[in-house]
Amino acid sequence: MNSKNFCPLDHTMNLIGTKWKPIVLFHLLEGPLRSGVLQKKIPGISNKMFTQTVRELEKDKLVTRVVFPVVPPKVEYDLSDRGKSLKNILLGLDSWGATDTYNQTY
Amino acid sequence: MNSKNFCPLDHTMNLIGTKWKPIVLFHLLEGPLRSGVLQKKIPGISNKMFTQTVRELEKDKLVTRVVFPVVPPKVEYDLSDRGKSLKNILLGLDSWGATDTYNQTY
DNA sequence: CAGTATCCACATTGATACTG
DNA sequence: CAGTATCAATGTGGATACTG
Repeated sequence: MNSKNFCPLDHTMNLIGTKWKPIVLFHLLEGPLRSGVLQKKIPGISNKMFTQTVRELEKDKLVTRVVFPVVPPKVEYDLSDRGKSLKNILLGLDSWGATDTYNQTY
Repeated sequence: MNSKNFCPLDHTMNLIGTKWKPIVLFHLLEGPLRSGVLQKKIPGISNKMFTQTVRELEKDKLVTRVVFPVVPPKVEYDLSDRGKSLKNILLGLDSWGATDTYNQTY
């Protein structure tokens, strides 16, 4: 939609600045997860949004998607090197949220 | 809209996870700015979105808003202590965007 | 199991015009 | 200068049903 990147921070936010992307990435920090397992770790996300989110992360080369040719289908998602380079940022966002004194469910 | 904070990271994103908020906060890292000056630092933002964004940041106690009783009107925005505590995160987002090898205007 | 396809309600945003 | 009001266009997201 918007294509003007007038500062580096904006570039970062265009990649991970949505409701679900950081959460998906965060859950992959520990290692690869099977599709259904990853989705179950994220309460509240709809099937549609989950697929859409991982698809965009894949397109942006932040996660990898591996399809195993078995029955029933098995798909694993993992962080790419580029995705792994976001680790400190994701941990920072998480720890800030954890220690923020105003933390409360609005 | 969504009120489920099932992880700290989500709490953080609910506060700054929009297109304009991080950019506004970032430009205030150097110190307080007059409304018009701040807005001019952000190409592409509409008048409406600017006002809406700073209003929400103010409501969430991330920025302060000071109205000077002069003519013509003068308003200054500044980071609150809570907002300042986001400094490392904002700098992290910015430097990641600056060094990301895939950095390119899509 | 993993994912796609629709439909549709609702939220977001930009443009324009206007106020104190 | 700083901000509000309004309208219309677009985007986003959820529910449901379906496929390989």
